Amino acid sequence: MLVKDFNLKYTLECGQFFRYKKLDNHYYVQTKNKVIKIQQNDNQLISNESNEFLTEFFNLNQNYNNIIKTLIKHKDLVQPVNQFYGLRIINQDPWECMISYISSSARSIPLIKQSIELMSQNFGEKIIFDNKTFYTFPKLGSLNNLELLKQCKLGFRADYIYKVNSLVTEEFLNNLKELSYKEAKAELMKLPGIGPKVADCICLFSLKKFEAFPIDTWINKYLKQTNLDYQQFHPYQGYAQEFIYYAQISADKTL
DNA sequence: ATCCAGGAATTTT
DNA sequence: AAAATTCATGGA
Repeated sequence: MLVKDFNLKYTLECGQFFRYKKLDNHYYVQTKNKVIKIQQNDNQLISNESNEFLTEFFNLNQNYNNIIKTLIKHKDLVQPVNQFYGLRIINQDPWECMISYISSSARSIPLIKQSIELMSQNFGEKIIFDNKTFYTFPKLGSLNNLELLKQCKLGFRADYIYKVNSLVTEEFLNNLKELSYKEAKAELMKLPGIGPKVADCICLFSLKKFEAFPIDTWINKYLKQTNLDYQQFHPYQGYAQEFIYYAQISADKTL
């Protein structure tokens, strides 16, 4: 399908999403029971998935120009936006997003990916796609074995996940989408292992609450240095965060 | 060996 | 209300 204002690499690799692998010249992206094989050549998106699904998953129906216009009103955002133009926020499954970000606390991205992969192997279903083996993300309610969770190298986060798995229902997750950003965040923070930062990630990456602005150690450092008032990017604070965050970790890697 | 990593919960000032 | 401590584990 033809796309504009979209960059697959930036979107997948900016740190918002964990379930993808790059093999040969394309990405294998996993969500729910799907394996999506996908690559981008200029404005062409080539994939085994339907256009409808990709449009929803990558939020391609969002007016990108409006977002960018809002961000570059502040000069600090001009460079990051130019560097990573085409980055979109992925519309993740709320359950997968929740468990992923509970397991993310105080850890680096490779370790987060490893734990998610181990949980999928231990609690998910095996599927063969393209002659390769994949495991689906554990379904809501299935993460009910604490001993097995502890084997997923989650550390103290295993207890949080075990509890959240028994507390959360489909109705709870569906209801979050109906709530305002503030209400949804407050509901999420009632759950063990979910504080302000993780709640914001779930709001932004799976509930389309684009006002959410997750503040981790990187962003916190940046805010202190620049005195940036991120509320000026309303209602796209979340996009501002992603551009700043990606620019920060990229700059760090090149040092 | 020592420290800390995209935090949160608990305890202590 | 803010600041320090603890929580497992892997990696630098």
